[in-house]
Amino acid sequence: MAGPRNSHYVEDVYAVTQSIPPGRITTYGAIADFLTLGSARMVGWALNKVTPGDQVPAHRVVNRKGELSGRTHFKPPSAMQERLEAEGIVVVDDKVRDFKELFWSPTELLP
DNA sequence: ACCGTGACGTGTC
DNA sequence: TGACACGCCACGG
Repeated sequence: MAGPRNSHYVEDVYAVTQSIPPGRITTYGAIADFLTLGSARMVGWALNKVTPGDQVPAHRVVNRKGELSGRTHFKPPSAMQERLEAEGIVVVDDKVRDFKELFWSPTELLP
């Protein structure tokens, strides 16, 4: 089903990301599934365009293993880990500890 | 239009 | 586990 690709998917990715509670994290794939984008890469692509003024907590999005795969795109690169730690999340070797317990699913937005 | 490039993920070996 | 191939899809050259 599929419907044509939502032409506003970038805004949707921002909206979902802004819904992630502080101290929690989700994945590129979870957001892609929720928005039926068909490709998790599109989530990373969209988040790559985030600017500070957008107020989008992109640091709360990690890959399926809980790794900070997007860290190199922050300024400075250490900012992603620092922001997570500021929210109480422990990062070890570029990976979120207790990833499974801290995972937040966008489906929680549904009624 | 073709091709390479990714903040990705699943399946297989 | 871990490496790798492959599918995915928007974008730029």
